[in-house]
Amino acid sequence: MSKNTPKAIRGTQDIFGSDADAFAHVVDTFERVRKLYRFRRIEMPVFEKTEVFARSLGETTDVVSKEMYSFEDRGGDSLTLRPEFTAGIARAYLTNGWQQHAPLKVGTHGPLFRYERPQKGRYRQFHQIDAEIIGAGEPQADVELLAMADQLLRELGIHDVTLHLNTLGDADSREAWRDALVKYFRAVKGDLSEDSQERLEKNPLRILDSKDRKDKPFLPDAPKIDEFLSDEARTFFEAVTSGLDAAGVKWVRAESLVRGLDYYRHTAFEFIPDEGSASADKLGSQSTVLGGGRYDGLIENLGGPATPAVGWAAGIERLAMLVGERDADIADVSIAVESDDLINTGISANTAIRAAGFSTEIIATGSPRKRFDKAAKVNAKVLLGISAQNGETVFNLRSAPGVEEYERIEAILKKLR
RNA sequence: GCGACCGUAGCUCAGUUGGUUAGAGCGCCGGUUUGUGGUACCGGAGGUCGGGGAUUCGAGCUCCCUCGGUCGCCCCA
Repeated sequence: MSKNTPKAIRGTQDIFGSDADAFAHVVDTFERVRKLYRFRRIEMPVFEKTEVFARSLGETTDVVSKEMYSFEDRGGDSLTLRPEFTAGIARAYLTNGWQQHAPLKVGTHGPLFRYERPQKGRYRQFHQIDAEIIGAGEPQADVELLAMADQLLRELGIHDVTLHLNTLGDADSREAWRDALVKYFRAVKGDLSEDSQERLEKNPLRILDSKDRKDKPFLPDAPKIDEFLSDEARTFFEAVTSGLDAAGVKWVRAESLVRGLDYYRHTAFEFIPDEGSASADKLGSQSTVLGGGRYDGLIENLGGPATPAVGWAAGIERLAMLVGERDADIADVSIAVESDDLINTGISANTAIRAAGFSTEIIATGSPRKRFDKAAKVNAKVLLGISAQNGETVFNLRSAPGVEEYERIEAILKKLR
């Protein structure tokens, strides 16, 4: 490789082979399950006006303040490559009058962009699948959404991942809890880790899931959200949990699970690999495989009417790491043209076999004597050698015993003559 | 943004305390053999050792800078 050759941008990936197959498998499975739950497919632009994200995620969040790919276009507008799906979907809901379809269940997938330090399961261009229910304020919507996520994971063959569930309460409950946490931690501020001292100002809820040894002694006695829940919020959460039980979705209560983005209310959740499981191993420190919650405040932030909504997103790369090796694509037929005179015969055979719906690979380059060996290395059900013997064209057809494609290919070749 | 480790052929990796022309396996291309569910042998192409600078008679190896990769922190899917 010349040193002039441009390199890929940091944190982007070129996905090939079995990785690409695993990626496609995740997307295909999502699409299938999506239809099972009657979520409608939507396609969204990859960029939006910067304010769409700034207003909905909150100016002070890390995502907005230091991770967005923002730029000015030629008309002078500030645009941003989407760092997440929800804000754009909320914007589309308002600008397209999708209120008329409420409650609206939608799903999409595609690339997202965040300027972060790449590491395992984390990229600057990454991909998510996403599901949202907009305009539904009842806990059944949360249950529906979580049941879908749970089934998706099971259909992907991922069984060592568990739903961690929490409630952040309504806006008032959340504020009261937050104030109590700040008060509690401020009293011991000097003993907290540096990170947590900073979090105390910016994002006190985050202290609860700090990994720092210095913080741990203070966590068990920290105020619990349950003490601040309004009756309404409590009833809501109970309806979610009992609904999950009825749907057969396993869950555990995670009192310290919070969401980083400001717009979340009530239900918050993450699917996390069980400790010591194979999935936990494969993901390293990027443990959350699917996460989301209720964001009743977001659409108002964008200037719309008060509109309740719930949603989740899952990293396709992370899921792909968990689904393991996919079976490689097997060709139906591998064709070796063992003489240059017969290349057109090979092309005709190739066309006829493909027209009948069989996948083929044709080997007609390089040393004629080695073409059969090359064709044999293609993972194919049927192997076809085309060679000349005593001036006659010979089709040498081979397969393992009982391969049903064999006879149909043989019939196609007979018609060819 | 912070920290640790790592960059040698297309891939996986050797390369001694700094010392001739940097190697192997696989893959690729070709020849011969075999004459068919993946043969064997022989040969060939392919490297400014990530890039730049410094030290030295001499650097793949030491030092500095830089770019990239991997993993962790932060944050998050």
